[in-house]
Amino acid sequence: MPLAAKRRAETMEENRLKLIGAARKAFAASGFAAASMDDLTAQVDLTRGALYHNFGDKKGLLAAVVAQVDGEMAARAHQAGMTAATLWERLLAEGEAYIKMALDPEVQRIVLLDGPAFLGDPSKWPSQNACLEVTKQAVADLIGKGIMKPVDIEAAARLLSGTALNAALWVAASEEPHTVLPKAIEAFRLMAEGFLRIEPDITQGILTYPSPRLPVPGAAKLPSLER
Amino acid sequence: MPLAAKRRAETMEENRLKLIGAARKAFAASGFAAASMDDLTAQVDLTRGALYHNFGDKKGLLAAVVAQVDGEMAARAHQAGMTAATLWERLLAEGEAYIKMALDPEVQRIVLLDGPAFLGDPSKWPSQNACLEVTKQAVADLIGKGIMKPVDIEAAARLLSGTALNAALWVAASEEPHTVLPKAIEAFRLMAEGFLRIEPDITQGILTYPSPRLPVPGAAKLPSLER
DNA sequence: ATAGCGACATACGCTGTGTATGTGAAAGCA
DNA sequence: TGCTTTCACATACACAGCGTATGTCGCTAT
Repeated sequence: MPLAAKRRAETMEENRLKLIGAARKAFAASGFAAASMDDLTAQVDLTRGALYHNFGDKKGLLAAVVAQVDGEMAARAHQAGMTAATLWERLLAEGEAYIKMALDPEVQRIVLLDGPAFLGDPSKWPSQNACLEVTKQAVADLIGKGIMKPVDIEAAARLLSGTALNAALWVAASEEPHTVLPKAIEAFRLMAEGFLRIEPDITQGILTYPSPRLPVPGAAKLPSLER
Repeated sequence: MPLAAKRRAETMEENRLKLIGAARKAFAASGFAAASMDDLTAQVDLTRGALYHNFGDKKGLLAAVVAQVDGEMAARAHQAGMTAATLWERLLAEGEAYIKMALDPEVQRIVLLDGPAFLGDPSKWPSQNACLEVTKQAVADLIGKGIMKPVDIEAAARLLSGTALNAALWVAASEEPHTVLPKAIEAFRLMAEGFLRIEPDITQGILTYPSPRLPVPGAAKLPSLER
């Protein structure tokens, strides 16, 4: 009985995931507007019937996809932050992680372009924008410790993550992303330092370990994003 | 002959402008994807025939609209910058102008959301993104004078204008935009100050006139945006 | 064992885009 | 001025895609 009961809900969840997976690929490839639901569902041997039953409508599917990708991004950013030696470097590492993640076409099209355009402002997404929560946490810690100027947490977090993601859009659209990426990261770092209470070069001696950038122990694998 | 000859091209330009005007309203109201070309054209007593003849396809019309709005934004930002007492305050004034402009639903939906989603990265727009050019100019001046750290001009300009527009998206989506706006402007100012070579409070004495914010001579009228 | 429910498929209508063709008025030429 | 040509735009058509209403089969519960 429990086995049968599980089998039922199990295959349903399976189908949900199959649809979301197919949608990720289709949305990233063609954009949300151009993606055909018929093609989408056929690719995983289902029909639009399954889709409308599970997600309500096309935008519902987009919301589900966005939530998944956003969650993965937040996890990755958090992970990147964990490896930093200081709180401040944690914020920078998270920002840098955002920038690099947004080079992924899936993240770009789905979360940065189509998401806001079709679902509205990220802060009102059903996924609660886990991404932003991570940054908010880091900012709150930094303000609490007096490292950052006492600005509005929401404002700082929004602008920081927004700036990082915006930087990535620029990098990805540029001709040689590889040469532009470091410039974007550097500019982001400088802008972030605007929130510091004291000059960053002084900061170096006080807030960070004087040792050179320590090689970070094997960046543990996280949910896909590069599968 | 010249009168007749003018009459011909004249009405065509007239129709182009009527279509662009109707599109601005429709795109701002429903979003690019949901806007119907039939409705659009009917509102100015034309048909889709005129539209496809003038703009090629739906995206062509969007591009034309974006170019127009972007141009108006650039003019406004430039105007806002002219009133500043110092080069540095000029940059801040332009950024603040971007933030305030982006509160306009037309700017938001068309230039910030649908534009990037359907036309790709702003830097590759046919309009050349006049908006960004203004910021680049200000940044270049500031670096030239040694006020800003010698960062990549393109990077700084992209992140600054991107941050400003992103801040506006947040403000507009918030519950009480009026209380959030100053927070956004303040956070933007701080981040911009990250590009300064010296501390901003020191800057106050050196780079700006000590006099209080001088009242600016009647902000000359610029192309619509608020009609 | 059977009635009920639920997950998904099938079938239909409608809206909207893009294109191919038609038309009337301005423009060129004598 | 009278004719032809051109061109801006309208009309007509083909087709794809979304959403919904209805059908069906298998699981679940009593």
